[in-house]
Amino acid sequence: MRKISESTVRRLSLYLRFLEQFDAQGHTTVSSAELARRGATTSAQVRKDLSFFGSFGKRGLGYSVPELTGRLREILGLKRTYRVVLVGAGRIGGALAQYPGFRQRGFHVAAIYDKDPRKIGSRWNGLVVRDVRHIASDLKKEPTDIAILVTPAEAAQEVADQLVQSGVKAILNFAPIRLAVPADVAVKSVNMALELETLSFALANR
Amino acid sequence: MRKISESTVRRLSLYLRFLEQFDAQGHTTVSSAELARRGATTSAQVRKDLSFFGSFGKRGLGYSVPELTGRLREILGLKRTYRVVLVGAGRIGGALAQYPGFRQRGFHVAAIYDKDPRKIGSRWNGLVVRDVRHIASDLKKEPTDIAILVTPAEAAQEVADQLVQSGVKAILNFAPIRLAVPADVAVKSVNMALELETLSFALANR
DNA sequence: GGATGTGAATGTCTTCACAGCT
DNA sequence: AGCTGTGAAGACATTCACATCC
Repeated sequence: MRKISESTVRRLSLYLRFLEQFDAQGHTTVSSAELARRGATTSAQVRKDLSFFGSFGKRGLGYSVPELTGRLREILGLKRTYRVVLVGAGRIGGALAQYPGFRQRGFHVAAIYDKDPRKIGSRWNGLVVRDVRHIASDLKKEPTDIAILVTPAEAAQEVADQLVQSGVKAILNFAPIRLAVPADVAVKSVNMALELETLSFALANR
Repeated sequence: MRKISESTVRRLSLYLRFLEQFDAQGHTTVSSAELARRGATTSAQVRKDLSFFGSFGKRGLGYSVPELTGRLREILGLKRTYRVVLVGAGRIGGALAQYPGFRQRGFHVAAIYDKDPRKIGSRWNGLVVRDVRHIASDLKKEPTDIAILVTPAEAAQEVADQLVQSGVKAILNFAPIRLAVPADVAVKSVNMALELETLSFALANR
């Protein structure tokens, strides 16, 4: 498949959300212009984004809401659910473990791990925090594609190595460090402080 | 000033982190190639990013670590501290309020607000959650540039309007909705579920 | 000699504009 | 007539490559 840009993928996710909203409002059909308005982009951008994957619309009419919804879920790999493990039972980790937005979209946080004996055994929303040493053996029994990494920077690479070793193919990384992983493992890093810095840049440069 | 791209700003933030690490290791000078290696980019990219703001290096030598650190902090608007208010005392809001990474970089979460009477009055790390109705009068007394918005989608726009009304010039938005704000207000949206979807896309398209 | 700073070249993404289908 | 799908054009970002200076 042609290389699809990160920005296109992000927009596709947005379109999917908008389609669900249009569906809830009873629309059965939607035009690229309507999706564009909703997503602060242009109708040409919407059509181009979709065109990488096929032609899903009808000229003169627009797109069928249910059909395009299905296509996008397929493209984005959302026709299945994902077992997700989370490593790092700190405040952010705990909050993410219970974040309803994940489950709604088919991402099931099935286990939480930590290294700290004081946290091991505690409960987060029904999930017992397990010792990080059990990751490898647990994942052998329960293969898992996605991990969320919320450890301190120092521990992150070591944990990532174990996850990769255990067959994890995608990591959402909140540790402020660039992870080294094999080419077939997808990593997406999120850094909250950095997001705030883009704002302070905007404030300082006006 | 020339228009600076989002990606350039993000890389500048990264360079600043790397510089702090180089400094901690006792390096007094650093080359674009070293910064590039650390940030998985190219030396030309580093030089280009910096060149938008001036020439800070010495040919044949590289950049002075303390000088470039200072310049970047200036460019990114980090020579001052920021008073930050947070709206939404849920699990994510509470975790963010205590996130040490913010304060380390000069972002002081000075107040938390919520609408829910059960949360108002509770404490998060020493901060008492206040009624969201007090935002306008509080911010009149204590002008604040940055807000972090962690409310449900339904409440986000209304709160954003109040924040803007009260003089807030930058919003870090975790609500899954596109905020409408005046052109002089900077908004940066973070959507965790969307980040996971870029990973499921990667898994599905291999 | 060694590394910066920067025009020029290349590559990527977005927008235009219109032929073609419903 | 209306809206899609898509080559072509344009805008933007990255990389190259080299003159310039320490």
